[in-house]
Amino acid sequence: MSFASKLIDWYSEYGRDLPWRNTHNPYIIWLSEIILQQTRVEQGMPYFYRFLEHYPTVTKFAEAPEEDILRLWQGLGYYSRARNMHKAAKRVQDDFAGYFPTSYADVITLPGVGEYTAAAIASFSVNEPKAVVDGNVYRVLSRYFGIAEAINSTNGKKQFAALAQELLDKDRPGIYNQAIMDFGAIQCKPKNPYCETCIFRLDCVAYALDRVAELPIKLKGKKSKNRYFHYFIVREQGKMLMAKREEGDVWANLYEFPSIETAQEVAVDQLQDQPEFQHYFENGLMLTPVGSVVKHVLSHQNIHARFYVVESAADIKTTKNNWDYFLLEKIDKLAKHKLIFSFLERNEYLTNPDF
DNA sequence: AAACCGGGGAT
DNA sequence: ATCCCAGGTTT
Repeated sequence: MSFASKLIDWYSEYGRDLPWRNTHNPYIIWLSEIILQQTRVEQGMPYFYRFLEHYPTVTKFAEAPEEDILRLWQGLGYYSRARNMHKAAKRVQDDFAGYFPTSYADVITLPGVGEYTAAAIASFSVNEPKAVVDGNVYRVLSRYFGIAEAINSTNGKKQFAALAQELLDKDRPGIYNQAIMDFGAIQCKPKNPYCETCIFRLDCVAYALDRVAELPIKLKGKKSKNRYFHYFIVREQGKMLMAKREEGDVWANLYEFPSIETAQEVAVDQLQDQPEFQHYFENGLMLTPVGSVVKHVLSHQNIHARFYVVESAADIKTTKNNWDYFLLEKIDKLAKHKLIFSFLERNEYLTNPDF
């Protein structure tokens, strides 16, 4: 029996019953695939239901304000996915008359859709024979064939893509693609895979050579950098000062408290000596630290955040910045990043008008 | 080719 | 502390 047939048989017995698998609707499949990029199924699941409920069609998605979409996305990370989804939905509305495309060639032209997602949508919706190559596929193939080529090198990616396409079951591409990903997620896991009960136990090169734990091989990336953020909580007449982040850095377009960044850790009593601080604030503000340093770890940077309550709001140069006062109820509606809304959740008194 | 872009869970 | 998750875009 072929590699593909064994995999599909395994899938029919052990595969997961996931909500986006009970449809051929390319819009619903697209929704699930974008959400699941670099995201665990369990983490993405509630967001999938949330988006489908708010936007049952791509037309509804296209008509929504970006603010609403970002707010629904709040906490999921990689926020460019949400911004790209909105652009993609508008393109479907304009260039495809509101009918979500299903061909690989059409779908890959949409922002936020790369080779993996285009193959997933085309194969799941209309069985176009395009092999998906995601983290699961790299792992299964590198182990089964004993391929030591790095999965994040240009050469390695090309090799694995060609091999995946060759192995694809051309008569059942949709089910095959789901099968190999589920197999990687459930059986051929990154750590402690279930080799003893594996259907490929006798064929797997890595298992025969006792090299399962070493594969796949991945080149190490750059180390994370440390950044030091100082957030200022400014309340004035039932409103709070908020700032929208610019593009070109983390958390683009998301709201947070006004802040400055310093190159190093700075003591509270020296903060007002920083040039950045003096650029935005008058000297002599009364700063009351709230809590201690919050470490927020991202994939490529460690953020050390401090929060200060500013007692006298009058002297702040808000007109020179993109800072605005928002009613406390309105702040709840703003799309914020995790560091900010988890702070607000921990300090509900800050948003309580009765405070 | 390498850097950038989040947040969370498993080990 | 490290890895990795149904990756994609920009430089």
